Amino acid sequence: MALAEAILVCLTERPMSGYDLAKNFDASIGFFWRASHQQIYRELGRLREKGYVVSEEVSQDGKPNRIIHTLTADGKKALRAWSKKPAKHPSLKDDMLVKFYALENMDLNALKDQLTIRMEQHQTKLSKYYRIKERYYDGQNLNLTQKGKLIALEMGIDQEIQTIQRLEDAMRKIGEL
Amino acid sequence: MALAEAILVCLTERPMSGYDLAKNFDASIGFFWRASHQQIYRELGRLREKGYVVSEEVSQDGKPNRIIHTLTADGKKALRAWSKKPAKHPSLKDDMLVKFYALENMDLNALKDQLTIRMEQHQTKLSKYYRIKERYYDGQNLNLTQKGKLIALEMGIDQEIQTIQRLEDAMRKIGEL
DNA sequence: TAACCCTATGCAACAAATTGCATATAATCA
DNA sequence: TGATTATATGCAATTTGTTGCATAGGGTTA
Repeated sequence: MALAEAILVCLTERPMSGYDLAKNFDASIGFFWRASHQQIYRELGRLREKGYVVSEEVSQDGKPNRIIHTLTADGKKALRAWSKKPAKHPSLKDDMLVKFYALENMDLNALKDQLTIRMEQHQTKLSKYYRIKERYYDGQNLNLTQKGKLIALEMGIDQEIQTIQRLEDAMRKIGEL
Repeated sequence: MALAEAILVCLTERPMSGYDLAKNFDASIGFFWRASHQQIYRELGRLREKGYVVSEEVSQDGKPNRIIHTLTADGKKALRAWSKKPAKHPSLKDDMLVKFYALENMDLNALKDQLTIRMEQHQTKLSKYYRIKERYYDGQNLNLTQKGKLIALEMGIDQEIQTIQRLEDAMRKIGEL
């Protein structure tokens, strides 16, 4: 399970609350790994039990208390150990491809609408990636951390571009049926 | 949950046992939706309860009895209804991208090895796709069912080619660090 | 002023997926 | 002859993911 590791990765940047992590999982690392706040809070409990993070309550006035989680030496070690274990390949489950596969039993017009919606979603994501790249990673003097994130981001960008192309292709093909 | 639908899709071709379905999920439809035999048997139970399939035990000599599942009219209706519902986009969880994102805390050599392994896996898959395409879908007179499967297959082919390219890119980039 | 969103945490129930185990027969390979 | 592979089905336990709800103060909008 890489949710644990994704959280640890976030905490290498700086100590964070569960809420901060949840927001991170809506952006940055969330481009590569999705998780809801409920999952994150549950996982943080486990990480604390294992001693990979330590948690400290901080009171704020007006707002509810925050619980700030900090990565421990053990947590960092666990992260490095994880980096040596083979990455399992992504699960590959796609409704849409199943629908193409079963084209004969599908409603073609509905499918075209779904294709359009999906293209728009990928386009939106792509624009977001471009904005982030320009804003944060367009300089010359990037350190290793930034270079890694840039590689991930550029893989994301290429993936979106290619996905949109494939969807356009598919749209054309079912138009020609 | 589209496992139910993926099973129904398989059963549009012909009545099958759970074992047959499990094998299908190791090939053909399994390219777009993965499932273990345990999942399939459990799901078949639910589909039977809903009346989407009927199941009939067939004795064989020597081998254990097979339970053959046949799609019902209700099942076919459910499939068509599903085709109109928006496809949710794939979950997008990738260990490898998380590892790039966290490059600073990773073991670079281990990561390169993992990249290589993954490239080989995608290459294997691509070859398999090409063989299937040549063998089953290379003729001129394809019916709608076949055309749908060909579209799915070609999307799979493009996806693999592009994934391999991206991995090569990433490999080059971490080599230049 | 009421309705809604943001911050902040978390429980509980359920659904889905994974892992490990169990059973039973037949054919094939070393 | 013993080991492995293939056929065929399934339970149980655990982990992971989703959905709904609860609490609670503060700001913003209609």
